[in-house]
Amino acid sequence: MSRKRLQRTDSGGPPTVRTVAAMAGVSIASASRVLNGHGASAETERRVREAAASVGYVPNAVARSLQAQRTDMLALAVEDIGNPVYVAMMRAIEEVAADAGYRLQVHATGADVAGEVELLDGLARRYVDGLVISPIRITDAHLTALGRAPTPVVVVGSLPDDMPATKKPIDNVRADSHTGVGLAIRHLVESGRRRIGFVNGPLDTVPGAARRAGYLDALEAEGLPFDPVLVEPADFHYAAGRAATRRLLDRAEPDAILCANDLIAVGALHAVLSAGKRVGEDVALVGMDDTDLAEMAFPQLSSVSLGSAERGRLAAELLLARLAEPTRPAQRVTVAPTLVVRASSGRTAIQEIP
Amino acid sequence: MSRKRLQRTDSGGPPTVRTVAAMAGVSIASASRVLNGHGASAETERRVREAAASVGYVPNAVARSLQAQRTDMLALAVEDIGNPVYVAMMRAIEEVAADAGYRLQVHATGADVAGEVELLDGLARRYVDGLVISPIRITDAHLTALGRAPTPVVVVGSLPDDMPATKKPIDNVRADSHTGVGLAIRHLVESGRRRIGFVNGPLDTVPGAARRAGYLDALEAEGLPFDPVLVEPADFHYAAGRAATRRLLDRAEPDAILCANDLIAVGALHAVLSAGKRVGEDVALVGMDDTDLAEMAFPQLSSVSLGSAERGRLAAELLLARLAEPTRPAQRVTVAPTLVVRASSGRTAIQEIP
DNA sequence: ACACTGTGCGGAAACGTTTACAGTCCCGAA
DNA sequence: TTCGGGACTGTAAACGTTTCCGCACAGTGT
Repeated sequence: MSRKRLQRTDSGGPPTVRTVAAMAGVSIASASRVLNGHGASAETERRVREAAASVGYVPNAVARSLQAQRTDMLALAVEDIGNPVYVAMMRAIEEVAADAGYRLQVHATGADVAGEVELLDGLARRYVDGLVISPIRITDAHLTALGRAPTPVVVVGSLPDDMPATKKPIDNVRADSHTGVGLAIRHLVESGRRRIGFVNGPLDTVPGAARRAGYLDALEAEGLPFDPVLVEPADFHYAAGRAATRRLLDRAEPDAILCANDLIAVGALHAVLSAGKRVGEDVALVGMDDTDLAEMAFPQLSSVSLGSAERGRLAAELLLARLAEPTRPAQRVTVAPTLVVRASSGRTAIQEIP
Repeated sequence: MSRKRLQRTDSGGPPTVRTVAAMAGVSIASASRVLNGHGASAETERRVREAAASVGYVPNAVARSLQAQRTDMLALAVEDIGNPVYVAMMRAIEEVAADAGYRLQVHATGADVAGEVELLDGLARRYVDGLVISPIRITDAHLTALGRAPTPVVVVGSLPDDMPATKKPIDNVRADSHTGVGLAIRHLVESGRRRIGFVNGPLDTVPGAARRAGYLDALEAEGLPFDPVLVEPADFHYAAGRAATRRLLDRAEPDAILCANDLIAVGALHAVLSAGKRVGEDVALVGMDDTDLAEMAFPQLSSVSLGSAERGRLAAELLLARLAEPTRPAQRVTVAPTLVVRASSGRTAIQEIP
């Protein structure tokens, strides 16, 4: 005989639905139906369940995914999964995802544009059902890659208003750094500060640019002159923040410093203390992001909360909603900033535990 | 005709290898071979590549996984993916995994035993190729679940020495809290401290128990008496650490406090300062884990590094090695602790940036 | 007695790959 | 001329599910 039609026997390896079916003396279809809770006669049900239990059957998720065309997995891509802001975001996303029965995959992009684009294009491999990405810079390459992504993507961070007339709706969660900076500046001004320094991150990043614009506008709103000598560039990390602040202190005589994130602010705090000045008195300090660091610093750090956890939660929920209803119109939600005043710009040396 | 043998046409959806093959006028086998770099004639190669490019073909990873019986994905399960210790670990693991072409999936277990066991059993679903898990408590349920896990698992944290004669080798990466505590105590004693308090985490956790044992043994080694009044239980978080330290200060007169992790230590730092005492002079403070927090605290915090990042890196490497060679003998590696002395137990108020 | 409906079941297709196997073709050697 | 072998190619099986469809059978109403 030319056709050697060999009966699939699945000896060896882990039990499959076919093992269970054979043992129960029913067809694969029936076994599958029972296992998925679709109808079957009481007798069939009993035999299949018994067989499944006796061999310790566990369905293969990959095979199921192939058939169902979904993986029940989401991905998160951020520059650095160790940055407290992203940690807060990730934690919120993981929680929402897990509650909805999704697993979360994380990617550290290192702010590499090519890598981020590659990741977006990789979605076509269909290994995840959707992605939350928070690029620190958003380039045209991102936009076109977003446009061709075959899978829902939620962008955390500000997408340009003039998204290229896109077939695909991209949900967007944004912080409002601009307003947040305004809150901080007003607070400082109301506390009697006039020479308000600003240690920012790189201007070519989304948050860096937004925060600078916020600083300029807030000064104007408060009727303060803009003095370039009070502005010091850095990047978003501790060491850079500390070095930049030292330069700033040497050069100008700020009575307050706004820092573009908490890592910078902690660096600034150390620089100010090293210079022999009193934080909160000689120099008021305000950070941004209100990460755990702000509470743990000493003196505790005033900080503008941009709602990282909240943004993560929203991003995850938007993603799930879109998976449930792919054609809904693109959402854009903005999380309102709040100012948390602590000792670094206030009176009490340390706050009591509530 | 009864057999309506309908030719698979794959219209609609994303292009598959079959689309490419049809367009190139070759069989799907040839198309697949070209795309995977196995041999083909120059002409076939050209046509397939052209077809693939023209339809923008991207292979489906799920289907590939089903066939290859591997997903190129690893998982990490820790109690809280926001805890700085685990963040450092996760970052290291993600890096090693990514470099090896694996993706990383994260799970927050909330220290729930049932959840952790469920996760271990879930490995039978074959959705990941391997798992790194760091249970904060290790129960018998864990051990049996580990034994039946069909997929390699690396445990970060101390497995019992008498692992049940198991068919399956479990690799194990451990910190050496015991020695680490010893380093801290010796350092404090050498600095002239005698009444060394201890704020620990829960005793029924692996690290809590190890650190307590280390404390007792270190006192003995240094010839100091054990005074229960100097020991205060807490859990591994900031608020608990702060509250516990306040109680300790009210009750005893410690001239130094060892804290079971950095979160507790920062709480202790705030409690000491609130009590109007000088950290590093009236009371020396040492934390554990040497997370970023230690450097960012003020005064900067001495801390015993237990090598979280290093443990993560090792765990990932062990996992990859086992995937490459499933039958190798079980490895057990221990990371040596180091003490990082900073201002909270030393002289300089703040360390210069190197 | 007959048509009709509904329930349960099994065969087989489908998801998209990779690869074992067997066949075709061509070329050079005997 | 024939044969062996190498290089390519295509058919089909396999990975493990879910589900469509047709069939058998029992029960109900006329």
